Amino acid sequence: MHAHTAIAAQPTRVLPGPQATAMPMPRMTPSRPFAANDADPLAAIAQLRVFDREQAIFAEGETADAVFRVVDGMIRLYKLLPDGRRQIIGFLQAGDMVGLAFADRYLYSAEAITASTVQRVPRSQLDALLDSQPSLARRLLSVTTSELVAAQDQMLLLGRKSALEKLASFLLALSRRAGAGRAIALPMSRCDIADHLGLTTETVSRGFTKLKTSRLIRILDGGRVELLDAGALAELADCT
Amino acid sequence: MHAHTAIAAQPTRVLPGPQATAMPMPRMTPSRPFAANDADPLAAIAQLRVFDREQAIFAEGETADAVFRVVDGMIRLYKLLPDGRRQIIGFLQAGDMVGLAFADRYLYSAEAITASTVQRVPRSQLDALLDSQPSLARRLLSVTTSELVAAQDQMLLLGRKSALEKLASFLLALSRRAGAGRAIALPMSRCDIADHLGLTTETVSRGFTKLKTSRLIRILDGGRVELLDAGALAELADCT
DNA sequence: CGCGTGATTGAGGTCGGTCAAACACTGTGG
DNA sequence: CCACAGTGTTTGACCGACCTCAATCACGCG
Repeated sequence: MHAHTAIAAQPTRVLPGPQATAMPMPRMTPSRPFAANDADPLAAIAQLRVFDREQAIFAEGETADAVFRVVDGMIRLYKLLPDGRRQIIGFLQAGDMVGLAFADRYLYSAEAITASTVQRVPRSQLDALLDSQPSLARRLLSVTTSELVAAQDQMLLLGRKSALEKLASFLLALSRRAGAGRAIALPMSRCDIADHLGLTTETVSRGFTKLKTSRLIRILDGGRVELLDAGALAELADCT
Repeated sequence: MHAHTAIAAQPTRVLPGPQATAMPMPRMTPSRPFAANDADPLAAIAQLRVFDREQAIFAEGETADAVFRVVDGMIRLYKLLPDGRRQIIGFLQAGDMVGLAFADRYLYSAEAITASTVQRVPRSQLDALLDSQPSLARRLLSVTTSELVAAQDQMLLLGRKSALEKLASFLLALSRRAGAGRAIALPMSRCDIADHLGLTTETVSRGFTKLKTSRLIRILDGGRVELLDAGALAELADCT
């Protein structure tokens, strides 16, 4: 079935932090509330780390000694059942945070899909920062809350949508995150998409060809997809 | 298919708040961090409201002008697709919070399953409280984070588990919340359970009879269920 | 008692999974 | 430049878990 193998957990190289001015700021959306002209206390204490394609960042069950924020690239978060079935909890892009579960162990695994740069903030330093800067907690609350909203949408998708509806919803969600432009990057494999939508690789592939022959999407080079009729896709996705 | 009808949105009666000493305190778990001997700033400004069985508390799309905390009873949160398909996001019990999505509109509906008592905290007052009492944000962050953890478990369930595995996981999760004692209350209907697990009423019913004939559970009076072999259920649930 | 609602059971259909083969792409070595 | 292997995607044929439709059952209530 799935292999789900990833290479060693050590980052390719660790850049010395802090380097507050060098790193790109997350976009200004409700879910990523650190605006460019806003002080970013996390950046000051974060280490920058670079991970290769398919490299593990942390694994479910490991001691959760740090939180991460994605600067560049794409990360998958997933949970496994003992027999190997995998559910991808989410795909993270620039600005997203990982590991904000205040448990002593990570409750899911994280792997880089593309070569990725992340900020790493040790848990102890985050706690200290939360003490010295109370407004940070409200920001993190806001971030976590919008993650929760996304999770609830995903529950509706997983529990109640058909294969084609799931695929349309997925493409639209990616498109909304990417912002303007009808072409979106799909660096993840069909298997990743399947494990995110509760389907199989084959069903995802059939869905893509159906959307292609219906002239709703077009496959571009480099694994990019152009949404030819976002309205029809939204109709298919049954709103959301 | 489903009816999903609920009666008027007005609470049966509104009790004058605050009445800090009269209301039961949530239990001491990581997800409900307001311990009994701990100051509870929310209780001080909350209005107590009582809702009848099957009564709506708020609906998806309404202006989100308040957050709620359940004092007693059971609440269902759900999202609907335009054609009426329903996904129950969660069942809330004493101590759980609702409406903590910092959007201007509720993103799901809430209805009382049993007669329920909830604390109602207007959004504006909550904001003020967050300003005057920064530690509250960290508590809410902790609450929201554990809701997110539960949501991720539910994604794994919805995306990757079989009908029987879903049912076993559901019963175990309820049992863990209820704490000691192998009997758990199931005030919600088979249809509610189905809409929570991404199944149909019939499949849930068949699952219950299969668990009964396998001597893993026993149905007691009053819609209560006794877990006869939690170990075997956990095995079935494929961990989690 | 008769009715209404929800739960259970049964029979049959279907969407998506499983298994398998063909295809496409990429890099590697001759 | 091609041959080839290796990996991931697509397509096909078949199957089964779950859904659909429908009848029966159980329980509470006027």
